[in-house]
Amino acid sequence: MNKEKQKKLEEKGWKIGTPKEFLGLTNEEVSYIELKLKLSANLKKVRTERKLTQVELAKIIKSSQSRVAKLETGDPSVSLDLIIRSLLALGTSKKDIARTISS
Amino acid sequence: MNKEKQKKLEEKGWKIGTPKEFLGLTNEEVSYIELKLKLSANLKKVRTERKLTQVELAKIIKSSQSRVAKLETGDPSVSLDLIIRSLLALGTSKKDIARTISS
DNA sequence: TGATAATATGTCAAATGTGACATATGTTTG
DNA sequence: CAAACATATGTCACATTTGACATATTATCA
Repeated sequence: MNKEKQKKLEEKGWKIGTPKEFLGLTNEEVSYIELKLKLSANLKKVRTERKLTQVELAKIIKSSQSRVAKLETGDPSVSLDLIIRSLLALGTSKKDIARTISS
Repeated sequence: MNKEKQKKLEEKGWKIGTPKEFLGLTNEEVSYIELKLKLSANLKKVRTERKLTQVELAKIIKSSQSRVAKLETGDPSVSLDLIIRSLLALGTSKKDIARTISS
C-alpha cells in the first residue's frame, strides 16, 4: 500500500488520520475497505450508465437518496451487504460483481 | 430457480416456507442469498484446508465459535460483511473471492 | 444570472447484526 | 463404551447499519 492509496482512503472519510492510526489498519481491513470502494464506484457507474438519478435508484432499492449518496461515496456507514444488494437490484450479474472485485 | 434450490435454501433456515412466501422472494434476494451461501461454504472449505477449528478461526477474527458456526452454516443472521472479512482474515485473495462469487 | 435539479452531508430512532454464553448434538479416539 | 473434542443452535444485551429527514453543496440550463 502506497501514499497514493492512503490519500484516496482518507479523502473518502475512512478516518485514518495519523501515520500511527494508519499503520493500525491490518491488511484485511485495508482489503475490505478497498473492496467496498471498488463496488461503490461500480454502483455509481452502473446507475449513471442506466441514466438513473439517485432518487430513482433509492426507490428501486427501497431506500433514500441520502443513503444512495453514501453508498456511492463509500461512506464508512454503509455495509457491503447494501452495496451488493443494490448492484443486484440493478441487475448486475455475479460475474460482473466478481469482475469488479478482482479488478 | 428450481425445487432443488428451494429445498436447499429452506434447509439452511431461510424461512421460505409456503409457495406464496417463496414467490415473494425477488431475483435479487435469491441471488443475494446464493452469494452468501457460496461464500459461507468457501469459508468452511478454507478453514478446514488450513486445519483450523472453529474456535481457532474465532480467535483470529475476534469472534466466537458459535458465530463461526453460523457463518459456515449460512445462518440468516450473518452479514456478507462478516463472511468476507473472515475470508480476508484467512488470507483469501480478492481473486479467489471473485472466483467463488462467479462460480 | 438565478432557478431547478442532482448530489452530498449530518443526525437520529428503529432495525439488524454482533459477540458471548449456555447447551445440544455430532465426531473422534482411547 | 465414555471422555474429550468439534460443531450446531438458541438467546440476548450491546453495537452497527438503516431509512428518513433536513439542509448544504454542486451541476445544469434558460
